[in-house]
Amino acid sequence: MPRGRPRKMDPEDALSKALVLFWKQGYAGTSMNDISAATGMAKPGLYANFGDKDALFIKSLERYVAKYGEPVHTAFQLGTGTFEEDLTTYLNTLANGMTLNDHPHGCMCVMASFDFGETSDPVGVRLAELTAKGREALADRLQKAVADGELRGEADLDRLQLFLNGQIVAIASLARTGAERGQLQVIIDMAIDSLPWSQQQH
Amino acid sequence: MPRGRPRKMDPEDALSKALVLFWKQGYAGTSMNDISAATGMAKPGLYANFGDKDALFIKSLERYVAKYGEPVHTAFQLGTGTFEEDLTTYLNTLANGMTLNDHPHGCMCVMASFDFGETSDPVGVRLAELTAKGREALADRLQKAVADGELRGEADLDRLQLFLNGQIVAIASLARTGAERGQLQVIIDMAIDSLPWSQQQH
DNA sequence: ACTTTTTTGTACCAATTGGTATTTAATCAT
DNA sequence: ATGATTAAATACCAATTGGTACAAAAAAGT
Repeated sequence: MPRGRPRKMDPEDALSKALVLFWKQGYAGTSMNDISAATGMAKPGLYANFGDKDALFIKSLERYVAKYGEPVHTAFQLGTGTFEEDLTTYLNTLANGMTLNDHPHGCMCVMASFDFGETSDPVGVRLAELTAKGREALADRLQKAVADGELRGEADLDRLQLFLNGQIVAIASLARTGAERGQLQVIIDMAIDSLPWSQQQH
Repeated sequence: MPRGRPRKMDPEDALSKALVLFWKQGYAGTSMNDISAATGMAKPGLYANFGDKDALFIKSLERYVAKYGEPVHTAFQLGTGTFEEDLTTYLNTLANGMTLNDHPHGCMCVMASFDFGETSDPVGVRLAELTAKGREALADRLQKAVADGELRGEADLDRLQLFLNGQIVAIASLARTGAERGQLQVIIDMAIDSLPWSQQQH
């Protein structure tokens, strides 16, 4: 249908492959030549479709979040069962995704935050926006749990959010460095056990 | 005393500065030119004193562990007080060191494990050796705590070790990405609270 | 058949990468 | 003073970095 020479490489497919490379090797460890070789798209094509390396990295992050983060976060945020069920599903789903063998282990956002966490350049800013949504989902679901009487009334939600966010970061980091799925399960189980459940619930 | 031209730059000082650069920017993000500029030691001097980039990175890791890790780990491993006291001191000392403002935040080993965790090249091998000691210290102190009756007898030490190691990784990762000291304290307090203390101890 | 339009592919750019050969400078021993 | 010895400094190397100009190719419209 379009007018000119047909594209042999779907930019969406190329972005998926670029994403995986960045995920595996990090920003500094991945060159545009690497990406060109992995995607089969020559460098001028990469720059025409995605912009410079920073823009491509940001697009990769956005795609990563949309594909691997957003669905899990929003499912948890909405909440279909008890808080204990939802949280268990949430953490297990995250841990599963981070140890799957058909893509790199760990979380690309956690990795990227190591490189761009405290910087104020466009990548760091966008990354902060993208990761904020996950914490919002956690905060919302926690609030609902207290409203539903599943957590003890005196529970400090800010503290619980920080703690659980820490567990997720731990899971991501350990998965990245080769931890077995079973080791992540220990953290999940102990973290859930340690929450201030109301008496009748747990 | 030595025979030839006096060195203007103490290699130990240069290594300290290289360490900080690697700590701040990571392996791939730090060039030998960066290090040369930061240390004031020209590149031939760096290569003569430390070998190639990998060797310099390994020496930086070793120095990092010797300076910031080993003392804290062994103090904890030996244990001077109750397990709760020692663990509290241990985690607080780690969190303090990782949020100090006179050097980069977070743990250089955790960062390096992101880059070399699953690789089998010399850097990855050495890193695995260096980080193993910290886990050993934790395992030893946990074992002593059970022997002393401070943790409930049915406690699964392997699980506790994995969990606490996860908390340390979380603290390191969050510190790296700019978390405040107080946010780390929440994780420390909740983690300690969640341990299976024997009744009379806690 | 011949433009137009769009995308490819090759070749290239200046700058930087990890790493080194070589010269020069500064000390000690004689 | 003169070598010997050690380190510093400059300059350089091939390879790779992020990024681009430009020509060839492949389709649609006329």
